[in-house]
Amino acid sequence: MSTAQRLHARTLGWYAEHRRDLPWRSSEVDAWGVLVSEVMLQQTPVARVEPVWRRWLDRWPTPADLAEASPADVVRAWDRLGYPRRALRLLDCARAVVDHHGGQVPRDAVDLLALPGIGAYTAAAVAAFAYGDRVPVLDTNVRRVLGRLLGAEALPPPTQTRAERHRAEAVLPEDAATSATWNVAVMELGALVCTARAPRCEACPLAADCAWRAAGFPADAHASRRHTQAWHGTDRQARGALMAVLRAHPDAPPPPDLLARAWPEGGQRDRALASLIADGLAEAVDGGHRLPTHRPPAATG
DNA sequence: AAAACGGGGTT
DNA sequence: AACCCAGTTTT
Repeated sequence: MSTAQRLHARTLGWYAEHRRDLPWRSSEVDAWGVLVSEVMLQQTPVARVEPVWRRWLDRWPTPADLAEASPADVVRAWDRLGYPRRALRLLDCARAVVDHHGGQVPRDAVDLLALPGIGAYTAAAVAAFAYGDRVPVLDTNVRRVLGRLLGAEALPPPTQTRAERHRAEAVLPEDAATSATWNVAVMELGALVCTARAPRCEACPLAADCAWRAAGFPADAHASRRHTQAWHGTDRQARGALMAVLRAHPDAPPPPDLLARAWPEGGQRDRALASLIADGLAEAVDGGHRLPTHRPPAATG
């Protein structure tokens, strides 16, 4: 048995025993359900996505259903998942699937990448998880696992490299069905065992093969180039505070003082509201601001 | 290549 | 108080 085959067997065996029963992994879930889950999971942890995903698909089971929704309803249903522009991109995505693909989520990589809010990761995830295609899926978990296992690195570099993509392709099982399970298994291993902070190597099926472990767990070589984003007092915090007020008043504008109470500094509040309007997340009306009741068609480019 | 973009649980 | 999370888009 080759090294690659041993890695595959051990990882798939571990996954069969330890995998979480996440709702979007059910065979009942179609490609649209998978796509919605992947967009929600962009930078948002599984635990917070799960209840929102269930409500979302219960309300809008198909792209055609979502395509008819108002942006105010969509942003409100997005709740506090964060990065609410994703909610509007998902609405645009539903419209594009209806308008350009007959209401069916496309399978081709070029078509998927052309959809709003779908980048390299999500396109690969939909192709692999929804359609069972043989494509490398390179999310933050997989990058970390492969970086440790094959590159002896504590953490992957800040931006994805060609070497990482080559490495992911090199270890991908030949068989399509096996490759699809491999992708989700490595991702799950990164989420549950090979974690960023405190990896549980004693529980890892690949510990004996791990280059990082063999090298004595060298420190993160890219630490100096990682900068933690400030949060308190930023425009992002201001936008979030204002959006929370707008979500609580989906139809009518909130009483004027509520926005001021949510973000007292007037200059920054005005700038934040202007940026929300520019993003299509808010609209100015007679009595102040509210969630947008209408969204213009996205530019198709 | 770097910055902008939320929010909350965990350490 | 940092760190981290199934990233994408814009500059």
